[in-house]
Amino acid sequence: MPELPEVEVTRLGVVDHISGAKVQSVRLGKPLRWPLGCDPQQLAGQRVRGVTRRGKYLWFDLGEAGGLLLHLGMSGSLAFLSGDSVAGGAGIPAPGPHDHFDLVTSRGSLRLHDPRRFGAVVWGPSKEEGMPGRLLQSLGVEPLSEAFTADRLRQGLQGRKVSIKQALLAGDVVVGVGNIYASEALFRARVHPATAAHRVGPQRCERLVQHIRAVLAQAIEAGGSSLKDFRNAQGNQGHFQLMTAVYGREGQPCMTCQTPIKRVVQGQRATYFCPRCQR
DNA sequence: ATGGGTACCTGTCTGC
DNA sequence: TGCAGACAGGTACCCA
Repeated sequence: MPELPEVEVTRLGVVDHISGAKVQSVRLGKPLRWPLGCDPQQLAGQRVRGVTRRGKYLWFDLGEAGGLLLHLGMSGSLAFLSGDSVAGGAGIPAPGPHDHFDLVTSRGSLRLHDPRRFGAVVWGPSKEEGMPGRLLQSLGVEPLSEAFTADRLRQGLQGRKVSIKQALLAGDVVVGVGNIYASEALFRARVHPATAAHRVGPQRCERLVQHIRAVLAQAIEAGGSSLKDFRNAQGNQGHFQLMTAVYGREGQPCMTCQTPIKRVVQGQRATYFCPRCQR
């Protein structure tokens, strides 16, 4: 489900609620992608210091007690449930069949809902060590940071024979660009998705940087987007649905030139593009 | 090092 | 209506 914008919207939705809250207990549902990696008891009594994002991961800082690295996978969403967020102040609702993790705190419960269970919550002594360290170490540059430049992108694409679409998705050059925004950014930058990554030159790198930034920032500003059922941390649907130019629009006329949008499969993932605008 | 394929799991939609 | 099959926003890992 979530690409960088949805993860950032999720972070923004929970950070003020959870920061400073004291952990009371941890509830685990069905197994997620990896085990928690610590005794849940050891987290009790710790205070959440803050929540930061790296790519599509969220790091919940527990100070001396390390922290929790969370990934939403394909179908995950987070909610912060306080007693009075429920009608009548009746308390926190019982977890449903797809609620697989609760961080119960003094202020309410941080709950992960994840039907497909590709998501994960893993503990580490810091985000540089243990399992979190392993997961974060090979990530590429943050697309919304100053460090994401055309030169940097070009350098990352050097020697890569895979398609530019697959290289963007791989996450070791630039993070956070998922299947939808990859198609959208390539369309906006007028780059054909099957172009070999190493053949994308300086000008197209420049346009890609600009449009990857723009499409991600726009989606965050809009409160996240979703094609299906993305919920932010308040349980609201993103008030804005991303108006995709190409994603999911096979056969529909390109908004620029009216040519029918094509769908192809690259690395087992669907890619949508305009065969005329993107070369 | 790179790249291709597989695996994880469940819900929803499509076509017969 | 029922059912099989395809497909879905992600990414680690195995093997060539």
